[in-house]
Amino acid sequence: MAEEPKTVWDRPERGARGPAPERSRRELTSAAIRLADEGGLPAVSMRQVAKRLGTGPASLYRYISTRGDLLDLMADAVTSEIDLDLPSSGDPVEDLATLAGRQKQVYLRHPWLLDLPTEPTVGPLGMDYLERILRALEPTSLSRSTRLETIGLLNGLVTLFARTELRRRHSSSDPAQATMSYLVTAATEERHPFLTAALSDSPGTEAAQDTHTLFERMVRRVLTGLIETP
Amino acid sequence: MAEEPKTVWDRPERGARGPAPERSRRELTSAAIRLADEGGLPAVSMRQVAKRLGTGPASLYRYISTRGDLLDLMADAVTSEIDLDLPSSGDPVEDLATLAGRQKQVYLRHPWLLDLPTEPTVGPLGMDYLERILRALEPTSLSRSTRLETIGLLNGLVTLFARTELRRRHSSSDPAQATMSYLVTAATEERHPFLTAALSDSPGTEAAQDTHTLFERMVRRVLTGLIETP
DNA sequence: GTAATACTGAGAACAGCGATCGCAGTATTG
DNA sequence: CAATACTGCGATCGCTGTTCTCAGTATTAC
Repeated sequence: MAEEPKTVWDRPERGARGPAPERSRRELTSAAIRLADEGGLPAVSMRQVAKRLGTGPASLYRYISTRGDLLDLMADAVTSEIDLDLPSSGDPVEDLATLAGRQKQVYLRHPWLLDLPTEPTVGPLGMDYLERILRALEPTSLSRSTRLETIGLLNGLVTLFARTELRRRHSSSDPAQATMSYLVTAATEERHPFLTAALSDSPGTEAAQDTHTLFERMVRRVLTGLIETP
Repeated sequence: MAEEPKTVWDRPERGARGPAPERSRRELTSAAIRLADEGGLPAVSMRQVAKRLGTGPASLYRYISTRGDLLDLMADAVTSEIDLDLPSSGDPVEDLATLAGRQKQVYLRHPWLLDLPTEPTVGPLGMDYLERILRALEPTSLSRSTRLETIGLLNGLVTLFARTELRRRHSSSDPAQATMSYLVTAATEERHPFLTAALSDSPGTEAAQDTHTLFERMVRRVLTGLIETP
């Protein structure tokens, strides 16, 4: 009943018999990441990656068995950018908030992470990150399963705030801007009084809450809520 | 400097001159939704939709100008499934929690909503939903811009929990299952002690927190946190 | 030392995708 | 009744991920 391996990391990078491969998963991955940083996820096509490496699309399938594999590799690779060292404060909330903040920075640096089809498969480096978070959660009295769910929630908050932060960053070329202009014209005074009121304020005039501050506040609040109440 | 309209709803459904269209945006939309409910977002291709309607792919472009338009229409259409009537409790937190819960149900009924490329453009029905939430937020002292951000946060929480709820629902055919089995084999005792410990518990054995309860708790906590502190 | 084996690289090709063009047909306008 | 502005849609373009196939090469076994 042994099934074939499902993740990239279950499959060996290369066999032992034939000629040495001219490239490596690492090279594919970094080329793909560079492409994604420049042109977003759509730029990461087999042909584009192959061109970057000076080879043909078919050759890539010697290293990975599907495009999804490549995306998994990319997601795991950038996880290494998260610095896992932190002063052992002993306060889980503080530690987790710090780690989450660093993770958010990675998302800001690689916005395509937000466009990944599904939550990416956890790879070796993601495992180290997971491990670090679980260590930070150790002083708590949370059940093991709840800890995993807490991590999921934390992750979700990170992506959530990363998304709004990115949206605000270049709100000029934002596709949401189209929605906004549509809303302004389509919201009728009598049918949508509150909406028209909310839209009437020129955005940014009113001191908009600093997103990162809000993020830290939210993370701490959620975490303390989760940790202190059983 | 007037630019051409950006959203579907800015474009007229049909002109006044020629023969009456044999189909309507409504028909396209419901056909697409049915396809998505059955086979997920990938099943919603121009060709498939066209086949459903007994026509050719090219014909669809008489009603919409891009596939994205269709997705926008779909997202807006299912918004109508959210019941906006609720006993005017006057308590913003309670009202919002109820509305968010109903929105989550819609996500559970149409899982493809979670796979939509970007946050969908708000359409007419989405506007009604927005309006309703803003009305619920009226008693608060939040600034107008903060209200919009609160809605974004609330939306994010909904998608977050909908995602985990769906994941748990059919955890058998879950792609994350592959990750799990990989994690179990790859987590080494000395390098990932906490991870191996967390994974050693058979999932579900320990009374897993009811997700919906956790959702309601989280929503209330976040909302009170946002509303009570300026 | 040679034959068998197991691998690598890559050109060609396939099915499916979103989208466009151009043309025949039709209802409305002036 | 002609001019106009629309609709339906077959053909087609360029793109995508992926597979087939086969020549070439390094390793292993005898």
